Amino acid sequence: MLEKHYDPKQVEDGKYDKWVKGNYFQAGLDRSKPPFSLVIPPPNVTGKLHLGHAMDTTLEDIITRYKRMKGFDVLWLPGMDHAGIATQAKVEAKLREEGVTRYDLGREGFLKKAWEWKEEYAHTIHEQWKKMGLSIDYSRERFTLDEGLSKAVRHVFVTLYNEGLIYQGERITNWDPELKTALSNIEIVHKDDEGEFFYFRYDVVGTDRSIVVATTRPETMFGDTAVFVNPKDPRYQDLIGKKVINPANGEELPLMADSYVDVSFGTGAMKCTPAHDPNDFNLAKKYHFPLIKVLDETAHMNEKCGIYQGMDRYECRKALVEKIKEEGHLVKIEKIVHSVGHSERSDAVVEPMLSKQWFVKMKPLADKVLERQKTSGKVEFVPKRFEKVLLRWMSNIEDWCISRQLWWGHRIPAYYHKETGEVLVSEEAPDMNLYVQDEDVLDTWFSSALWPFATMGWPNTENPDFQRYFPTSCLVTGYDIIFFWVSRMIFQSLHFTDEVPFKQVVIHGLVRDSLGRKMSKSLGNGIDPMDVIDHYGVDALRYFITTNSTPGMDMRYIEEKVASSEAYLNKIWNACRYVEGVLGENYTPRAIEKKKLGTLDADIMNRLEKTIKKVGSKMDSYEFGQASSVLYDFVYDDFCSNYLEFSKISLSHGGEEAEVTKDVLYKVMKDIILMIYPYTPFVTEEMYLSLPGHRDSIMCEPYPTYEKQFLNKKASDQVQILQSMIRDIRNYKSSNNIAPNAKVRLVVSPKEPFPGSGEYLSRFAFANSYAVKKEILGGNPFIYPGCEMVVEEDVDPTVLLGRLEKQKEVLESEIARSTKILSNPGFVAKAPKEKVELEREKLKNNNDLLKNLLDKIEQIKK
RNA sequence: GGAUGCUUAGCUCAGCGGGAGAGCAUCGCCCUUACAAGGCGGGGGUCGCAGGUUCGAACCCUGUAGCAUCCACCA
Repeated sequence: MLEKHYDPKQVEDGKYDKWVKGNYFQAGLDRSKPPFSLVIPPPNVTGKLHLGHAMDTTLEDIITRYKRMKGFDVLWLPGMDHAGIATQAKVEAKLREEGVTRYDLGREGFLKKAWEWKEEYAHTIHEQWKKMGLSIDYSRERFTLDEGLSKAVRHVFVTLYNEGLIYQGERITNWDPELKTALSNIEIVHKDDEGEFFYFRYDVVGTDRSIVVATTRPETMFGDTAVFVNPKDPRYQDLIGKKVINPANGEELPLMADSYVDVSFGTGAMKCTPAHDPNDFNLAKKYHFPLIKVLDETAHMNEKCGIYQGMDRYECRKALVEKIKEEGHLVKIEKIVHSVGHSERSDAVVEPMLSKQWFVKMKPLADKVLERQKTSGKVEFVPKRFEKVLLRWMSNIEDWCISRQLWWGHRIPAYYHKETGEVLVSEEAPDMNLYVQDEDVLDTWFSSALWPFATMGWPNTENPDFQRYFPTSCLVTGYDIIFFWVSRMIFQSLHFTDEVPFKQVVIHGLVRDSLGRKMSKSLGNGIDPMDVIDHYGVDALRYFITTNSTPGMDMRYIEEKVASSEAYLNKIWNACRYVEGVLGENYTPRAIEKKKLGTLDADIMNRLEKTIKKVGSKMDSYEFGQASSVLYDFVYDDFCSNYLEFSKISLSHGGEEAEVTKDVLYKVMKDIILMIYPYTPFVTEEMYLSLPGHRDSIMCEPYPTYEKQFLNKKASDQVQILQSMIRDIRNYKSSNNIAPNAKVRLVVSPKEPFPGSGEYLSRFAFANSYAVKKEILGGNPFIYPGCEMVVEEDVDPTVLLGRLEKQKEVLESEIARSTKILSNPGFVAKAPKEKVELEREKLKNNNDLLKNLLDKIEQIKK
């Protein structure tokens, strides 16, 4: 027997272990079923899971559990990501607290620490997955650094290299001076920072003239190789070709002309620093300038900078500007707000800097994606609009810098001959007496990009999982990693398997705090899902987080809504408790027989079928908010507020009528539980097990099916009249200061909505006597389609007339509306027939109602 | 500079071509034997603004304002 109150803790206890032990999460046990597959977006082993993970994985779990019920053999493959930079930064930070650097430990020693870290956080993540109730297949769990994935990574690298799609080159890359590694373009976060725009006067050699050049990064002036103006700029025509003096170090620089320079920006004169600016780098290539690096890997000034050597870049900037000012070459300093690149991980200001890195040539790979998206074999985005995000990015893509100067990650399978320096790229290591391996590791996304197929045994295409479950059916992820992950999986998958990695990608938004701000450590506004679970239970959290937003839209974490989710579950819990009590221990479920149903039974069955159909279609299109809201209305209004209450009467009659009611209560209750189960597996399992005739687990049950035979509009129309009567009386009492449970006498004429409805009226409207008469006089009349009801209370005729007049006004305005629409020739001619018919019917009914009402008013006036 | 999204009840949000909805908050009445973490009944919105399409627009189109996010540029 269920407890009086739903207690999440008691309900959740032990269930997950039971499911795991029962192999309910394992794929491939019944291969006669059609396959359905998805992979988890592998969480980083950097820390605890947050609400975003909770939402993402719950959505996947809902899909997984739903598809299982629908008869699919579902594989939901779990795993974690080594998260190169992020994890290494965390491990280094921890070491720093212990007073150790990674260099103290050496590569081997450091990696040992990193693996220890990984084990610790993998354990935490496992605990959290368990708490969340994720129905993942543990027998297939993977890690991006495990042997299988590492092999796939090497294979991909070597293949792309041999195809000329991976190359090594000296380029300007984004350098994170804190983490001391190169970054890819999308790992840079641009922020509008306040900065200074320094205007310096450069003397022109051999003249008494000078030219003013503006810069935001004076410290890079030691690496300048020229000053450029636009060839059409009238201000500088006579100076082009002359030399100017670099005020930083007194060296002579050529003053040159190139159309790249924007005449209207700054002073129209620009310094060229090839080793520290991508545009200057391009200019330098054109004019064969030397590339002079002036910063080291920690953004300190190097030997090219004279007395400034060893200074931090900002220290140097300050000192240098001071010096130039003293020498009279500073014209002005302008405060500006400009966009500055920061490292996504360390937040350090990124230094564009020349370095030798490995790149993926993106154009050919991106083109394949663009081509595929024009065909029916494309990746379908849900919601559709996110496809544009991908396409635009793919159309303007730049080469991907994949090497990172880190230790934690897949080491690049490139080897250099110790003597000749010749490069060897190979999946297997060569004789290490002759070769040394490249020190760098790959961008963490390089391996994540292979996740959907490398986890299934690829490059061994004979692997049974790969054959059965790839391409995967869908992927669920946030819009914030479309570039990082989704796009890269697509192009790698297309290139290597000629298949899309997933047929559909379901994009969700971010979880924000209650004020709409992004949750972040610095704001301290993060919510730990585990705390929420402690307070409200995991089912309430899951329900809230997957039903309170629209696909692709951000949502706010509102604690009251979690509470109200729990209250809803408590509502269902208690309904189930009631049903359980009614059925008793000896009840044996029977199939519903249509011909045995009373009007109220037929009505709830009608509504149930409509609900099953609607909910199913919303589930299929991943509109979980809408699915849950359809179900909510059914549960609250149709079932709990009406049928469940009404059932008390038929049950009291006993006999076959009561037995049929039990059958219907059982059927509806069970279907409700099954429909909400994918959202809230724990509480529904508990309720399911409390019902008679249950199997070992709710996970053995198929999804409710829509049965047309139970559609019955007539029954629902009749019950609706009954509901109106009850509501009218309740409302009547409320507005006349009559206690809700005060008894009133009722007369219905000329016939009741359906046989036996009087008993319901008596009980739910608290009538102490009830009669059906051909004709009635006096009292408080209420008019319905096909019948009239009178509350036989003594009443002030003026008050009564007022009420009836009000009713009349409502009816008249309804009639006016219908008449207006129907007298519009366009409507009658062009609107769908059903609409027109419906409107005509309404008009007729309302006219009848009005006629009766007017008669009533006349009678009373007499 | 380009793109996308949002603007609906006091708050948070659904709905996205045929009569304005939910949760919370609010007001009134009820400890009625599933549920007081409840029940019943109510109040509250010219759906940002302006045009247009349509028989019909919160919903489609155009423009416009505000907010948010993403991309690009910034010597």
